[in-house]
Amino acid sequence: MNDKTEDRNEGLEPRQQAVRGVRADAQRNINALLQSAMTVFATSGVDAPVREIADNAGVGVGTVYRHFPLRSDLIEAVFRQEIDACADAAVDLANKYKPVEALERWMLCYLEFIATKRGLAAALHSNDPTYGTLPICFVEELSPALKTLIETATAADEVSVKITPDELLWAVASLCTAVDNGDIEHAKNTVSLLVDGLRYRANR
Amino acid sequence: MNDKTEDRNEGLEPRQQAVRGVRADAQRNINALLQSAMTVFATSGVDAPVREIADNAGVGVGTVYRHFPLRSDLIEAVFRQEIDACADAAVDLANKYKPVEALERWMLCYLEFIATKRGLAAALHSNDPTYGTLPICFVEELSPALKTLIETATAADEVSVKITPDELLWAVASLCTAVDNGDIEHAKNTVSLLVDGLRYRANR
DNA sequence: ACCTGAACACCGTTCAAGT
DNA sequence: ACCTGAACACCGTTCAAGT
Repeated sequence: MNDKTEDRNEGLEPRQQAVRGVRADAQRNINALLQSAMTVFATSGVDAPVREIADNAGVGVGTVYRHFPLRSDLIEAVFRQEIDACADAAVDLANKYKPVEALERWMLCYLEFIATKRGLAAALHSNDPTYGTLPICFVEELSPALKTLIETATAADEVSVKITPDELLWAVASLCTAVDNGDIEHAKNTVSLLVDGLRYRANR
Repeated sequence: MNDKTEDRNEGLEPRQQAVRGVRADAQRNINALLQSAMTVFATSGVDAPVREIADNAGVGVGTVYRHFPLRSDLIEAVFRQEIDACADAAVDLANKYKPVEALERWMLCYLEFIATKRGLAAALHSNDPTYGTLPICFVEELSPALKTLIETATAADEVSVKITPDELLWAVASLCTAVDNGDIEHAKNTVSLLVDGLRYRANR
């Protein structure tokens, strides 16, 4: 049916990725690494030692660096689906709720996503070059989704203060840095307060 | 004039601290370390290598740990004066401006303080036990000052949403974690937006 | 092509030896 | 009492040797 045999990779586990032209053993290692990273990130945070991830996957450390030169590459791959889901949620919310409410709900959704991954918020703000591409990846994918929400709310006169999607993404991610220790409810309240700030200026 | 000879320690440099009953050479090392840490923190951030601080002060690493067992002890000592100044600013602002404005200005002042110390915001949210006492120190000193500002604004009906000083301190410090990379103006705008959120709810 | 893991660099922290 | 710095543990990253 399909003349390209390389991409016959149906039946993979959810979070596994198929790459063209890689040897079968390499593909197995990639999958094992993604599986391992997912578990290790959940237990030890996204800043877990590379050796822990390698051991857990049953491969040498060099293999980790071969397939994922930057730690951000691994993080990105592990959470790609969730990032996508987050972007998709924007259109769903826009259909179900009135503009500001959709905006607020989306920001809380984004907060939930980041806040439940230990170390992710910190990684997003790290200067370490090994995390370098991570903010770009997140922002590039989510910024357009959020932009639409903001523009809709602005058009409906429910928000009038000029604010960029990037600023809001950044604010939410920042507020998540503290969640590891404290309560996620605090962060949610603060985000709601922020949205109220947007509403308030619209009214004066 | 004074029968206690130990506390005749006038003429010290600004940021130096005098401790009772320490040997003269130890006191010299403490002062050198504070001076060194101040410089190194400014250039390399508060997470700079201990060896760098020790070398810069001309002492061995062991001496750092002797006088400042936790890194937070060193950070606390270096910034004590600025923390005090921040607390004092609360009463000055309360005298000069109307309640909400004083509150907003104080938060921006606190933001400025944290945001201009590289790594400090991250340290405040770190789980590392070596930073353990740091948040407590900051919150214990600043929480009462902020509490007064909030209560005054609430009494004047300029703010009605229930919010604790700790939540606001936490929010500001969180927003600073991203400042190392980006613009401090973003953070300031967000804080203003937050205060607007407090105002808005007061009006409905 | 790909894998392994020893090796190196770097950093935090301790503690035996010295004054 | 206090200081020094070698020593140890731990972690990131590379690369020679092997398949």
